[in-house]
Amino acid sequence: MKSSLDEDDRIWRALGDPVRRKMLDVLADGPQTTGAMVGRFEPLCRTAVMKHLDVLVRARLVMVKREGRVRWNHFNPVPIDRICGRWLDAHRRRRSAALNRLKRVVEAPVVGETEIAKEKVKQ
Amino acid sequence: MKSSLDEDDRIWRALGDPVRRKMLDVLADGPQTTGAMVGRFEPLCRTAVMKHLDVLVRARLVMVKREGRVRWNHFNPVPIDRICGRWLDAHRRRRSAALNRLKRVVEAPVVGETEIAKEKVKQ
DNA sequence: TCTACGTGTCACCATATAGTGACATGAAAA
DNA sequence: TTTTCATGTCACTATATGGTGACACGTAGA
Repeated sequence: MKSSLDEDDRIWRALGDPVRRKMLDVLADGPQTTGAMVGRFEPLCRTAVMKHLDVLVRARLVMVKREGRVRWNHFNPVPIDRICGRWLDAHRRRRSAALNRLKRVVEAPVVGETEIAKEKVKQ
Repeated sequence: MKSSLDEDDRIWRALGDPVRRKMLDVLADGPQTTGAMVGRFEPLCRTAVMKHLDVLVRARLVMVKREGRVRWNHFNPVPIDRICGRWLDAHRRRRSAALNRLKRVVEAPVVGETEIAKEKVKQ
């Protein structure tokens, strides 16, 4: 089912940005109006905050309820649970084998990351 | 500790790309040489595959072991477990409250996503 | 030795994304 | 009604990212 994969993709990509993860942390403590979110995420401008919220809405990580001219943003924990659960389940069986292989490898010095990788890790 | 946050950030961002998630799936079944990975991810060019691998190495999701002129890429499941576990733990307490609030909201029609969101969800 | 091959790196392009200011809309309050 | 305010949308810029081809390097094998 392609739409489901796209849905997962939207969720992962939404979680890829630290600002959006912080937004979910805030919303997890309780729903917030868009204006309140703007206030919490200075110095970002309102449009930037709304774009991030839109990405979260597209991923169904945030549900919107309008009340007059105010918009309430609600955190929806279901997609995260699904994603994390699916990933952990998928790797649970392979995890021990992978760890054993890794242990054997790590005993020998693990080097050979590309220069790009070394450099960026330093920063 | 800032470095830890940066580390988490690298992990989330690495997982944000579907190609890289697929790569982890492949590597979870067993280590692969870079060349073998290139073969598995056609029609991507070698450089693209190596860039993705570099991102995964930076996030410590892939460990590298060199053997002569061959490079073996090993999947490291630890960071994913840590990340997913932390999120699930952090949200576990708030989850039930958030779900209850959501249920109340969802009873009323949930509308009001921006046009951008509606449009992109359609696609 | 010389050759072939796997890998590392560089320069470059196209697109996606984060961010901003300005303007439009619609509901609440004066 | 008029004004105010929260929100929605648009046009635009700058940077990050994914992707490619070409070249360099070092090791294994002929």
